[in-house]
Amino acid sequence: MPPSKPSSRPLRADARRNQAHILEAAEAVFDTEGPSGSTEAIARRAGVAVGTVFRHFPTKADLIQAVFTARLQRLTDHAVQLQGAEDPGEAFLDFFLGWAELSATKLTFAEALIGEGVDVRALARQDAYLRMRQNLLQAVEGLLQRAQRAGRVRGDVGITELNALLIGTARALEQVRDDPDASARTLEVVLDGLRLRGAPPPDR
Amino acid sequence: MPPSKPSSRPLRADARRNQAHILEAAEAVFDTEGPSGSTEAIARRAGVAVGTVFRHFPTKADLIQAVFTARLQRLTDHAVQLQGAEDPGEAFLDFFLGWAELSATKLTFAEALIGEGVDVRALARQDAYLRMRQNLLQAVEGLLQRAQRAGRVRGDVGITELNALLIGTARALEQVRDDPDASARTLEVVLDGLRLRGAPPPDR
Amino acid sequence: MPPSKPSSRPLRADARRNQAHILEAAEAVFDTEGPSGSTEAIARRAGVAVGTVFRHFPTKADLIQAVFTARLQRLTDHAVQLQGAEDPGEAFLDFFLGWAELSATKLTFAEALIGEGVDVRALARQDAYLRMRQNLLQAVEGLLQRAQRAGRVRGDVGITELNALLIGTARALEQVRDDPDASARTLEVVLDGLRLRGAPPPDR
Amino acid sequence: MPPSKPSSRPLRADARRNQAHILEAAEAVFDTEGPSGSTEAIARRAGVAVGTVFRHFPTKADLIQAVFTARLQRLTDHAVQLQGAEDPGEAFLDFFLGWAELSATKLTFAEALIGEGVDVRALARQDAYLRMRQNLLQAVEGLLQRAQRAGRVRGDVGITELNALLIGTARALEQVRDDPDASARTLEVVLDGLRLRGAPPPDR
DNA sequence: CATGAATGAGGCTTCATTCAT
DNA sequence: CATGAATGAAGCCTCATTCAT
Repeated sequence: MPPSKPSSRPLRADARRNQAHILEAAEAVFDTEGPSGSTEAIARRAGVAVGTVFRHFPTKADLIQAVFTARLQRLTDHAVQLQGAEDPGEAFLDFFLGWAELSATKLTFAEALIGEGVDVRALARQDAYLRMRQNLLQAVEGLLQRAQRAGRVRGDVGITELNALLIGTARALEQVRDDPDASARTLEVVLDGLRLRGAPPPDR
Repeated sequence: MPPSKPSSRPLRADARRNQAHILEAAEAVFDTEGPSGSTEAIARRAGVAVGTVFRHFPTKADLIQAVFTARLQRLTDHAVQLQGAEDPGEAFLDFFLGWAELSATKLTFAEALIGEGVDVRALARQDAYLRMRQNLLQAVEGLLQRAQRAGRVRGDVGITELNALLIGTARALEQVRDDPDASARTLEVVLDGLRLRGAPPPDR
Repeated sequence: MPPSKPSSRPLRADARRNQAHILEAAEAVFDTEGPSGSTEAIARRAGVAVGTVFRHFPTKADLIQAVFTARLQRLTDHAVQLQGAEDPGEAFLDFFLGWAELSATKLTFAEALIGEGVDVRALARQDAYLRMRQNLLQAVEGLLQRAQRAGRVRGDVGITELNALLIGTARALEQVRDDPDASARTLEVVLDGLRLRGAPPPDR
Repeated sequence: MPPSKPSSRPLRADARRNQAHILEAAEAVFDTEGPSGSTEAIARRAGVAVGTVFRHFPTKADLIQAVFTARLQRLTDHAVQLQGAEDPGEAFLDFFLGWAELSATKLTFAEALIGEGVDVRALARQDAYLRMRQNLLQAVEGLLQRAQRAGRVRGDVGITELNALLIGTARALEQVRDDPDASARTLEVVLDGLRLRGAPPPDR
């Protein structure tokens, strides 16, 4: 996901490999230390020099954005893939759990950027992010509406509320990370509020 | 709340005033800029010199802790004061909303510390925090159990789950901060899951 | 010459001493290595830590500006002090030589800033510089006009041309720095062009 | 003009073309941004990759040197071509103006090197430059002596002083770049000092 | 030969913390 | 006790130079 020059020739094999390593390293470091994790640490973890990190992501904000964009992409893929599932309620539940699982321990894009003192440059580059977010929301909305039509989810929640609830639930589950029973009960409350009773405890 | 010298002589009047100013300033700055707000900024806002900040809070972690301890204290006070309310369901709801309101936009203790790279020293000093947290949990548990006995809250959630839900809800409400309707609907889902139906939208 | 807070309380004794050291060190380093001389080198030479340099001059551009402002101040002082001299021609010559001597090897303000990639902030702070420059020009104009009225300097050069000539001469003398005779002859040409014959060779 | 491999096989056509492009690009970039203009920028402007720049000029200092050598060569050519002019005074004046014009806005070799932190290696490689400089000086000396014999230039300036004056004049004219009248008057003073009265203002 | 990715030293700047005044 | 100057590690970023492709 190189931020600039969107349509230059494809990266050399090694460059692509490095880019992936950097992204993984950044994800790991940001998850551990928050967005204040240092570029140096990321480079070290990715097995490259700092300069390489900056060649791929000219700014720390770019790197943060890339990490979150990648995460959004994964969620979008999941949503799309569940699009054709048989049981709409099951599909919706599945996605809800997946998001909660994924987001646990992780930070939100906005939060990360706030922590970085976003500047104009960063904002200018964000339409990639906005588009991605749009994609995700559309895919999720599909799942939501099918589940609502099937009577499995209450009708008065829209994509906005769902989004908020997903993020909040992820945060709630963080708090009980090492108590699977509490985790299940906590999740149960939310699902119940959505009329999605009988959720199985997340298996981990 | 300087962690060292647990029972030194009481502070001089001006010193006590300074300490209060610093705490307020720190709360304001951390809320605005996150835990990476600079000590200098806090000192400036408190109308003192950096040295003074460090005399009262030997470490930035100490200051962060003090801010959160103060916040916990306020919550505890609220819980205790609701202890004797007539309607247990109402009391519980009241507290729930108060917490959500308070936490919105604010950062969690853990989060703040993570952002600061907590070290062992910091952890060792946290028993003041742990004690306070204990107090809060007890007070809240009181509210919860009364509400449960009154049949207003489902019986399978304990203080652990409640804590998680409160934090998560605060985070969820952050996401819809400027849409009062969505905010109400989001809150409704959670309260509904807790069997606390019919909550009025938070008035702001 | 602290750039910000123009009228705060006077600096502590040690701070003032350090500021002077830093300024001297900066002057020396910039003279040797041009404006790309590193802050670290300046700090080392001044016997302080980098942080101290930045406390006094928040930006490298500020430091460069301070160095040049100090230089302009010295020139202005010289011009003012020659204001009351008996022989206007002698006074003018004296000043001319002083400037040439001083400027030799040195860089111009503009040049230095160009080399630094001046930004808006820097420009905003430059009125101090502009005022100083104005002072200098006025003082020099006084010297020039007296010398012209005394018939010692040709009438068709104004302050603008003089300024250009002074800077150019300084640069010319740089080229023959280690050949006093050539230096004298070079200077002679310019003075002669100004009708200021018979200049003694600069004594160094 | 790569300093190493003095007599290697002649360059391939494309290589020679690249070399020329790089040289032009370097000249343009250095003129715009000073010697701190980046190699990358030069490569971009030349339409090649950085690697190519370094193949032709193993060091940035080499590139700077090449740029200035090229400039000297042009001056030398000019001097040689004026060698046979009818009016020695006119020829000399012509050359003087040409140099001043050329040098205006541009940086001197020494200056550029200073800005780069020249090291011993660089100095060791400079004989190409020294030879060229020698050529130029000889050509100019020819012009000078003819003009002196024709009584158009004072006899006590030699090539050394002339060199200094030329550089200084270029610098002086820079200061009045956008005021043609002041420019003419400034130049007049110098030419007058050389006994080269009545010079026409440079036509630009 | 050209390309452009990788390297890593070095530059500027911030900021928690210490300590002389 | 308060002040605010000094310290210096650490962060982000640039760029000359090297080297695999």
